[in-house]
Amino acid sequence: MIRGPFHPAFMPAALSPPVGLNPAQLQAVHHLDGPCLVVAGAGSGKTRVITHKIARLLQAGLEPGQIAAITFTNKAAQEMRERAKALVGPRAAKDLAVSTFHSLGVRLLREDGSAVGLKPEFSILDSDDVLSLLRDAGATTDAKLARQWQWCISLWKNQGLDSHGAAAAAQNDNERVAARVMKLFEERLQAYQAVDFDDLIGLPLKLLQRDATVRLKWQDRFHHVLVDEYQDTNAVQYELMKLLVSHPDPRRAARFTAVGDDDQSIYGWRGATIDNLKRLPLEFPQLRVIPLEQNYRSTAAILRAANHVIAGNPKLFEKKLWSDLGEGEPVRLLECDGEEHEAERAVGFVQALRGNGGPSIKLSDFAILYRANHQARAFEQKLRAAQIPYKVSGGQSFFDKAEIKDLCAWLRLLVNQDDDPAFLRAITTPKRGIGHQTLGKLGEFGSMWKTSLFESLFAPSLGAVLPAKAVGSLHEFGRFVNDLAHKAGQTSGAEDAKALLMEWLREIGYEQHLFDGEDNEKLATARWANVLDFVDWIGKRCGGEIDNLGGMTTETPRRTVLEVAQTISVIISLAERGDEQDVVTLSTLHAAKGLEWPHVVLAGVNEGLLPFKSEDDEMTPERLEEERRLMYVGITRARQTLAVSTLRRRKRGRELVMAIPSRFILEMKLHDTPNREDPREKLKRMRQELAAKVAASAKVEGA
DNA sequence: CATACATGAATTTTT
DNA sequence: TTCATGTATG
Repeated sequence: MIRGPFHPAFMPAALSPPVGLNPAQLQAVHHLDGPCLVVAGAGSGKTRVITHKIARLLQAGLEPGQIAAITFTNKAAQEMRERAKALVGPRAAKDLAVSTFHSLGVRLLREDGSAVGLKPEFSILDSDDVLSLLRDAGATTDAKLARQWQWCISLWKNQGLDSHGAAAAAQNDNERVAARVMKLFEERLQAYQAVDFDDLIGLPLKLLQRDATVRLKWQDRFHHVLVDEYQDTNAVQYELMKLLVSHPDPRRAARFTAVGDDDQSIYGWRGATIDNLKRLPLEFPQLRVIPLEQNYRSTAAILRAANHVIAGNPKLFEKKLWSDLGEGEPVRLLECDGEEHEAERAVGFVQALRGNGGPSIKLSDFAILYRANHQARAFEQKLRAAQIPYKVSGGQSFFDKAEIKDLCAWLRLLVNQDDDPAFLRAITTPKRGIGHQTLGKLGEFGSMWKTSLFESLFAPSLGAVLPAKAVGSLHEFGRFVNDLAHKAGQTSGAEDAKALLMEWLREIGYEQHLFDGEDNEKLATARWANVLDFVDWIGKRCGGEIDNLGGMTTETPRRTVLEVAQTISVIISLAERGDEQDVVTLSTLHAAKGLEWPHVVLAGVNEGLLPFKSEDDEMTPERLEEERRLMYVGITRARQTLAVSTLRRRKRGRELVMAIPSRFILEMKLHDTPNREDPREKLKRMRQELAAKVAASAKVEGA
C-alpha cells in the first residue's frame, strides 16, 4: 500500500480551481526530475494538472516538441491541446507532441518504419477493412466467426503476441484456427504494406526494441512523457512508454508523468491491465506517487456513495475523495416495475427537476446511463413520447457505414491516385477478379521501387512479376479510374453530378455487389438507399442549390465532382459535429467515462446487469471488481443530483418475474448521513421542525 | 419444404 | 436497436 504525503487530514483547505492549484496538484506539477504517478480520483482536475505540468516543463526550458502528452482518444488529445493552448499560448501549443498512442505510433512508423519492413506510405486499415480481410483469409462468409477471430487476434496483439506466440497460447480448437488465420492475415498485411490499429502500437515497440539507433533517436527527442488515463494502458503500450523513457543517460531516464486512477479501470476486457499500475512502483523505485483526492465535481452525498461502493475493492493506492461543494441532495433510489416503468420515472426525473428549476436547467444537464446499449430503447421511446429531445452516444454515424466508406474510398482515389488504402478498397469493392496474390505482388513491387500502388500499376516492368492476365485487369482498372477522374473534373451541377455518379455505380456494379454480399435482402435494400442518399448529398454540393447545413442556410457555389471529393473529409467532420445541442444524453457507462452532468440517472442497477453476468461463465473476483469500478464511474459522473434506478420486477416472456437489485445499491449505504448528529441535538432539531410545521399549517388554516 | 412474420434476448469500445 | 430462432402458412 502506498500512501501519498498529502492526505486530507494533513491538508490545509485548498483553493478551488480556477483560482489555482491545490497542494497535491502543485506537487505533481513541480515534480520534474523523476518518474511521477498521479493517482487522480474522478473529477480531481487531472487535465488541469497535465496542462499546468506542460507549462511548467516549458518554463523549465524544454522545447514544446520535447514534451509528449499521450492520450487514448482523439477527442481527449484535442481537448488537451486546447487547454494547453489557453495556458501557454498558441505558438508553444502548436509544436507540443500531444497525440494518441496510435497517432504517435503512426509518426514513429512513418519516419522509421523501414526497420520493420514498412515503406513510409504504408496504409492503415480500420476494423471493417480488417474484418473483410479476415473473411477473405479465413475463407468464410460467416461474419460472426470472422469477428471472433478479429477479437481474438486483437487481444493477442495487445499482449504482444504474433501468430507464432498465438499458436502456442491457443487454448482450444477455435483459438487454434484463429491463430492460423492470424498467420495468413499477417502475410497479407505485409504484402499490402498495411497495418491494423493494434500494429500502430506493436510495430513501433518492435522497432524500438530492435534498432538501437532509432531507439536513441526517439529517446532523445522526448525529454518528458505524460500519459493520460494510464490505467487503460495494455501490456504493449506499457512497454512502448517504458522504452521511450529509458534514455541511456541516467539523468535523462525515467522522466515521465503517468496520470490515472485504478478505481476507474473499466477496460480490462479489451486488454488494459492494472498490472501496469502495480508494476510502476516496482520498476521505478524512485517513483513519486501523488494522489489527488479533492473532487471539484460532485456533492458530498454523491461522493460518499461512491466511496462506500469502491471501498469493496482491494486498494492499490490509498485514496478517498472529498469535496467542499456541500452535502447536496441525497442520492435517490428509484424502484421500478420493469423497463417501461423505469423509463417513465427517468423522464419524470427530468421533468420534475426542470419544473422546479424552471428553464434555467437545460436538457443537456441530464444524462441517463446504463450498462448495455439495448437498454437505451425504452428510454428513447418514453423520451420521444414526452417530446424531450435526446441523443444516444456511440451510435453508428452515417459515414461509418461500410457502403459509404466504400464510396468515399473511390472518391478519395479520384482525388489522389496515390492514396493506397483508398486504392485497395476501391480495387476490391466490388470484386473484379483481382485477388490478394496480385495485390500482394503489386505491393511488393511498390515498396521495392518506392512508388504508390497506382503508379506501380502502369510500370512497364510489372510484367516481370505478374502474369499478363493480371496485368491486363490492373490496367483496365487503372484506365477506368483515370477516365472517371477526368470526367469528375469536368462535371458540375447537381443533376450532371448525380448522373455521373449513378453511371459510375452502374459500371462497377455496386448495387449488385450489395445484394450479392448480403443474404438479407432488406438490409441490402437499406444499404442501397444509403448509397442513393449519399449520391444526392454529393450532388447537392456540386450544384449551386440552397443548402441547409447545421441550421445555416448557404448558397453552395457550382463545383465539380472532383472539387467536392477533395473537401469530403472536411465536410464529413463538419457534418458529424451534431453535438452541442440542448438534449438529454443517453449513454453506456463505458462511453460516459471522463464526462459529467449536473443530473444523472443510473439505470438498470440490477444483479445480472450491473454487475453483469452471462449464463455460461462464472464471475471471478476480478470481474466483479471491474463491475464495481463501473458502478463507481457511473456515480461519479453526477455533479448535483443522482438517481439510481433498479428493477423490482422485469418482463420475462409475458409474465413479470422478480429481479434482484444490485448488491452495489446496498454498498452505497444510502442511509449513511454526513456527520452523525448527537442524539440530543437531533431531538432538539426535530422538535423545532415540528413546531415550524405546526405553525405553518395553523397559518394555512387561519387564512 | 421454404418463406414470412413474430417473438425474445442482448456486455462494455477506441484507434 | 439488431439478430437469431421458432411458428404458421403457402
